[in-house]
Parts: sequence; structure tokens; C-alpha cells
Amino acid sequence: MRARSKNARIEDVAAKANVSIMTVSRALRGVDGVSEKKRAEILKIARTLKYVPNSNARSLAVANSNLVGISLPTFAGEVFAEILNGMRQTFEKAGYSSVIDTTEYSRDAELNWVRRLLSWQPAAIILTGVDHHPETIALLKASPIPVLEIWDHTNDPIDLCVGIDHFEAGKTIGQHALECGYKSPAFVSTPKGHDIRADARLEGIRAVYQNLGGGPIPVARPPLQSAFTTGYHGALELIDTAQPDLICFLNDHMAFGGLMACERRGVSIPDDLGVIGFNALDLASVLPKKLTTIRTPRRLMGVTGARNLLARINGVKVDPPAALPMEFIPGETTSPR
Amino acid sequence: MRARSKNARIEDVAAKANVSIMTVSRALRGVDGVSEKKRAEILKIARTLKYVPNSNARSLAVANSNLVGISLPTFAGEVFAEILNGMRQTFEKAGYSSVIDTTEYSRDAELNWVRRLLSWQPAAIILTGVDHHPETIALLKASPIPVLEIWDHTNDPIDLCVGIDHFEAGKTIGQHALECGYKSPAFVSTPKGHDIRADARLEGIRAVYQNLGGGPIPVARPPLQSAFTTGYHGALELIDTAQPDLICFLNDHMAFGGLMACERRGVSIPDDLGVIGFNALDLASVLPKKLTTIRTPRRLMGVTGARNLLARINGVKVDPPAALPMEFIPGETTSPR
DNA sequence: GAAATGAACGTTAGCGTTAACGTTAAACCT
DNA sequence: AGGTTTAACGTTAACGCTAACGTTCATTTC
Repeated sequence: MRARSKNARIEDVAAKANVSIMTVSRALRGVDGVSEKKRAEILKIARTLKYVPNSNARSLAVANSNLVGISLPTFAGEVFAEILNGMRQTFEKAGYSSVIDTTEYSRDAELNWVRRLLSWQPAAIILTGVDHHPETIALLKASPIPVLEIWDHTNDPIDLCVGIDHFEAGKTIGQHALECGYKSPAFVSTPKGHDIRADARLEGIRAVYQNLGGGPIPVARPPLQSAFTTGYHGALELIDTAQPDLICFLNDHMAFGGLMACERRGVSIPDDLGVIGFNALDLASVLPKKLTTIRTPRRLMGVTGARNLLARINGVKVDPPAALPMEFIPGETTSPR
Repeated sequence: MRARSKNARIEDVAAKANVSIMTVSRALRGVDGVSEKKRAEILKIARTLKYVPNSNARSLAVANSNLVGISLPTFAGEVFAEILNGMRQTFEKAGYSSVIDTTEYSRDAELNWVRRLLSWQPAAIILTGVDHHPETIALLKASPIPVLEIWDHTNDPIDLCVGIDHFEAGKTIGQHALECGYKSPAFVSTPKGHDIRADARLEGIRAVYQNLGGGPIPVARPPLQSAFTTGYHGALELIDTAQPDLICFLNDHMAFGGLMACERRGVSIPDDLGVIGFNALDLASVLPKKLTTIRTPRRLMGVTGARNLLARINGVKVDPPAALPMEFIPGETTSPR
């Protein structure tokens, strides 16, 4: 009929082993109903025939696949790489392969990917954050496939959720700033609406400071570049215009760019200006001046998320979502006024 | 028979539209043989029924999938993220989804992944580097699936290859060092055999220097950590023991860690010591002292690789592999002696 | 005006695998 | 001894889709 590749099928193995195809199927999957002697024999024949199972046929027959879809905003930076590693290793051990996508912070891109992914009957879908296209939510709520939202925290997840509370993180930062006696904090972020988690943290800082009747918090939002460059230019902008006594950055990489900007401008840290990062990335560990930051449990998040999801796939009930804890790391880039 | 999800099938759409399933199939795929009127009608019905095509069934019927498998050593660092982005965007446009895996520099892990991936009848497979498990090579050479090896260059690829010549890169570094008059270069790398490309670059440097009858090039190989930390400790080790007049690093991130180590030890750059990185990462652009490095065409590599592969998938002949060009970036961390 | 053409649709037969159920014969029981 | 159980297989019918080929009927052609 069609030009097929001459790959060995289960049928070929069966013929060579003088058994039925079901016996081969059972032998290869390691399920009961085959004597150990036959199983060994079949495995050997399969190997000599270079038999490769056809996952498409399998997934069609059992109406699901051992694929899990993982959607991340970006591959840039260590943050998502670490979350990803935690998840992947856990899934790998359980026999699942992951199909990864990056949305570059676009809800439309995420929706498109979810649509495509669903056509593969995945065992589970993982999304980053809790801010999705309405249709994405509708699609996933209607489907029986387990869904995990990671990195953010919400009390109203699509299905499962494992993350941190970014608003709380902002409040923690604000609290520390307040205790140090900083009067005019500023924030360096990405373009408005690009990263809603960064905005949530900013809101957390605001929540602490607005009760004090201080002015609005100046925010620099340089055009998108690498984190280092964004932090560098954001800091320059703030130093040159708003003259804050503290700059909080979206993450440690940006904070590092900011530190470089300070050096450039001759601003002394922490005497003239305080600097706070986010994530406690490894970069901070080699800096001559320890960065004040917040450690986010990225690997834990990935592992916990994956475990919960596996439990859910296996029909086990999963605890309601709770925000994971963070650790505030006081460093040498902030000091009491 | 089995407990199926109640997802709409092509048959349900056909029934509702009063046409045969073939007409629906044609309409949804956008192929000829359906009037525009009927096509619109069918598309509408499919939408109201929330019909999601079953890729497993499709792939089984046509004996291939629109998946491409991509294997990378790691997600850490910007390097592979950039290669990946270039590839993914190109594939995305052509309607292919990517299944990504990281091997963490293990040939066995790569082999396992290749085995699993092959079961999905992917449209293509992409591996990083040219150093693979013999069985991986045998498996892929025997299969009709197009294969691309990326990042490294070789004249004897499994199928296609798009990359740079790391030995040549090392020679370029060595040449520059020689011209500056450095007498005792050293190298900071990862554990022996971990990254054969780093070793190839080291060999390139050696090739330049060994003719001069100088002693062996000292190499620090700190245990695996993040790049920053590795560079930091590697540099400390070399400064404290070998006292080189130049340290070449596996990449810019390590070089940055090295710079921090120099600051720690009070070593002045470039007066007391020269520093050379690799990759021209964005980090370098915010450093107060411009880093001497080599720019690698990462995005270009991804795009070129994906394009070649697409051509190959479509049966078009592809040029024999040629190493992509690199650009040496003289910076302020090296200077004539 | 009969035959040839072709656009628009339908029918059939798989793709390679597995769930469900059927069969066989040896082991076990009372 | 006759029936019952059970391990070890086999047969059949899907899973949802598409390539190949068949059919129909309005147009065109000479």
C-alpha cells in the first residue's frame, strides 16, 4: 500500500520467535503472562531484529502517551533551567518524556502550544505562572489531563499548583528595606506587563511603603535585552534621574548589571545606594560584595511539582496548593541607614 | 470496549456535518478536494465540538510525526539556549514541535534518549557535538531519519553537521596570546573528558605553544559547580600554584568568576595577568573591563542547522558541512607584554 | 449529443499496538 | 477420577486517522 520503512514490527519479532504478537507485546512490556524462558528468548530476538516499538501505535491503542508537556517563559537564565531539571529528573525516573516549549511571555503562544500538545494525548501539562489566555484555561479545565501551574502561587489553580507568592516576596523585600531605613526605593523591571511576577513583587514593596506616605516608587523598564544589560541600563536611568537610596532588581543578574552601573557612575555600595536582587543565583557567590537577595526554592519546586503531578496521574489525591517558603538573604549591598 | 475520553473524533464532526470522515480530514488539513463552502462549515463545526486532532493516530497512519528531537548537554548557560532558540523558531514556522532533552554530557544518557525518541518516528534528530556512543551512531546511521550534529564540526558526520571548529578556536586564542607575548598560559576547564570541546580548544592552544618549547600548559579542573564558581576556584588554584601570566577559560562565565578571583587576590588585570574567555556572552558587555573573547555564532548555528535539516526532510540535497566562522574579540583583559 | 473531463465527495483497507476475552493443558483438589 | 483452578499462551477487535482508489454528476469538447 504505502511506502513504509522496513523497520521491524512486533509481528516480525513474533514470527521469528514462533509465538503470537500478544506474547511479544507482553514480553517487551514486562507484564505477566509469559514464561521467563520465552521472555528472554523474545527479548533477544527483538534486539537482533533492531526492533523499535512504535509509540504512536501504543499511544493510540491506550489513548494516552507517556509525554508530559512543559511550558516555560524562556530558557534564558538559570531559574527555569533549575526548575526544569528538578521536574525532568523526576519524570524521567517514572518513564515519562518531556516536550518543552517556551512562550517568551506570550499568552497566545502558550495557547497555541497547548492546542498542539493536546493532540498528543499527553499524560500531563505543566504551565509556568497563573496568568493564561482564557481559552487556555477553558481548554485545560475541560480536559481530563492533569495540569500543574508552577513558579507562581494561587488559591484558584486550573488543577494543581506549586509555587511561591511573589507579592509576599515583595513585602519581605520592602520590610527589610524599611528596617534598614531606606527612604526612597526604586525598582528595575522589564516592560510593563511582560513579567507579571515581577510586577507582583513590586506591588509587595509598594504595599509596605505606601502606608508611610512616601512618594510613588520610581520604576525603570528598559527595553528587553539580556538581564545583565537591562539591569545596567535600568540602574543608570534611576541613578541619573530619580536618585533613589535603594534599587531593587527583578533578579540577581539584573542586580549585577546594576552593580556594574554603580561602579561606572562612582556610586558606592552600600554607602550611597542599597541594592537588592532576587533568586539567590549562583553568580552572587563569587561577587566580592555579597548580594542582598531572596533565595527561591527552584529545584524543590520542580521536584515537588513533578511528584504531585505523578501522584495525580496515578489517581492519588493531592494536597491543596500551599505557597513554598523563601529565604531572605541579607547581604553586603544593603545596610542600616 | 475501553473507557475512552469523550473527546470528539473526526467521525463526530463528519456526522454533524453530514459528510464523510474523509471530507472532514481533507477540510481540516487544508488539502484539495473540498469546496470552500463545505470547508468553512466543517471548520466551524469542528470548533463548536472542540475537536482536537489525535496526533498519534495521524502519525501512525502516515508513518512519521512532526516532532523533531533535540538533545543538548545542558540547559545551563546562555549558549545552548541561544542555539535552541534559533532552531526552535525555524522549526516552529515549518510546523514542527520539538522534544528536547539534556544529556548532562553523558553518552549513555544520550543513547537512551535516542532510543526512546526513535519510537516516536520523529521527523529529525539533532544531537550536540560529534562524540556519541557507538550504538547511537549505529542506530542513527541505520535509520532513515535525518540527523544533525550541531556546535562541533567534523568532516565525518552521521548525516548533517553545522558547527564550529573548537581546535581552530583554541589556535586562534593561542595565536593572540603569542602575539601579546604571553609566556606561560594556563587553562581553566571542567573535569577531564567532561566537555570534549573544551579539551579541543585546549589542544589548539597547546598546538601553538608546544613548538616554542615552553613547559606544559597548567590546567585547573575544579569539581563541577556553576560556571562562575568553577572559574573562581580554578583561577585561585592557578594563581596560587602555577603563577601563569595568562589564564584562558572555558567560557565567559568562568572568566568572570576568574576576574572575581583576581580581585580577591589583588591581581591586576591585564598588568599582572591576562584573561581570555569564550563565547562573547552578554555578561561581558556590562563589565567595566571588556573581556578578550571569541564570539561564537550561536543563533546562526541554530537557524542554519534547522534550515538544512528542513531541506533534508523535504528531500533537498544539502551542502557538505563547513565549519562556521568565529570572531576574535580583543578586549581589555589582555595586553601586549 | 455522446464521450471525455474533472471537481467534489465516499469507501475501503490499513498504520502497529494493546485490552478483553478465549483456549489449552498441566497442576491441584477432594 | 472428575472437576476446578491457573499459568501461559492465542484471537479478535478496536484506537483515530489517512492513502489509494471508486463514484457521482455537472461541464466541457468535438
